[in-house]
Amino acid sequence: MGQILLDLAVLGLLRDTPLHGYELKRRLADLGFWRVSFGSLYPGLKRLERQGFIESLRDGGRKRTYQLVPAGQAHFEHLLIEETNTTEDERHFHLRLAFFRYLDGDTRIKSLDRRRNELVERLADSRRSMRLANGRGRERPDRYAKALMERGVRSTESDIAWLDQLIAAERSEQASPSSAEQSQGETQWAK
Amino acid sequence: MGQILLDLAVLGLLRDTPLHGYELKRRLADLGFWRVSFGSLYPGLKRLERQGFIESLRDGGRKRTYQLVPAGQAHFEHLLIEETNTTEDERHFHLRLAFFRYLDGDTRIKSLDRRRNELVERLADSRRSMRLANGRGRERPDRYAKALMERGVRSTESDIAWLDQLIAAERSEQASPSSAEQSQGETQWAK
DNA sequence: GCAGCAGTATATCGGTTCGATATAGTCTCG
DNA sequence: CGAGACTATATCGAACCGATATACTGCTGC
Repeated sequence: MGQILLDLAVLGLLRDTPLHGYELKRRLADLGFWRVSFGSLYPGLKRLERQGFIESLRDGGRKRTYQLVPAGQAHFEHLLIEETNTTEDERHFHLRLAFFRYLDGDTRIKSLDRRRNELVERLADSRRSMRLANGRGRERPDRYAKALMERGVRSTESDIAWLDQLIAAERSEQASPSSAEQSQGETQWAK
Repeated sequence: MGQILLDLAVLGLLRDTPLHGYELKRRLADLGFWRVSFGSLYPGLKRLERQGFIESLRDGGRKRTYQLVPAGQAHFEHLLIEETNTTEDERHFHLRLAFFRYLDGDTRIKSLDRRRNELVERLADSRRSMRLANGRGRERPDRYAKALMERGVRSTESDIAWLDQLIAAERSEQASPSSAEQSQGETQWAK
């Protein structure tokens, strides 16, 4: 699981502009999905350089600037559309969303659709195992176990509804590509 | 971060009954929060034994049965009520909930309250950084970045509301401890 | 002008985690 | 009885993480 997240995030951030490791860490934190430690970041950057996806160069002092090379951009795009199961780790999917601007509309919709299918399947699983747990006689789940299961179901339902909105918005923009990018979500589902 | 989750889950499961490693892995998976691999589980069990929290004994073949010892039970209870920040990793909090039956009402409410405060704080942070991102002129966030932020806010809000229900239910049971354990959540917020 | 402190920046270490894989015993059913 | 699925434990290499070491820069106040 691990390094896919790191690779995707680092390559995605470097796609726009070269950065120092330190600044990279700050922006990684700003993305908000997970907190990378230096113990992961610097070895990870070394690995990415070894793999030929990025280049680093010292500028004067001990600072190092990292920048994407073409092979890295290709790898980034691969990671962005790759068909891995993202149900297990929603951070993976959310990170993709954060870089969705680099994908065309069709690919976006395909990706959103696939995620939706995964969630629908998960929802069915959850409901099934809830019925099972409540059904069998001896030792039914306690109040908190039940609350936890119900929360899971509700949050999956709400994620599916969210995806439906994203898909609809994407479709409607594809139909009339003139309407502005930035005013899309504001009225549609403001608090 | 890491081994707290494993320790809490393993000790919690062993609290009820001794188990084999394999069965432990299955029940860990049933909890649904994360999937432990053998490469984590067996070394982890070794560590817990080294630390004096569990004991293992071979039964005939190559099977090993792991059981809790008193020091382990004490450690489990410590992990269950310890005041760590659970905002960063919600699996930690949910795992606690799964073992809430081992805590008394007051401790439960304290724990739920603390979690609620953390979420309220996070909510304020999210809203603040959203305003910031929308406010500053150059390069406003794209549609998906915005959707992501809004989803975060809504899901935190809904988690807070959920906690409010759990707290209310706990309080009402403390007031009238006669009413049954198992019929609590069913009518209150069934689909 | 320089002492002190906060922030920038890179690096490494030990312990831990994970996915893959090896190995072998058991159960089932045709 | 033998093939295939499942139970069960173990280990390897690569990666990850938290803590910590190191050192430079910039600024603030006296």
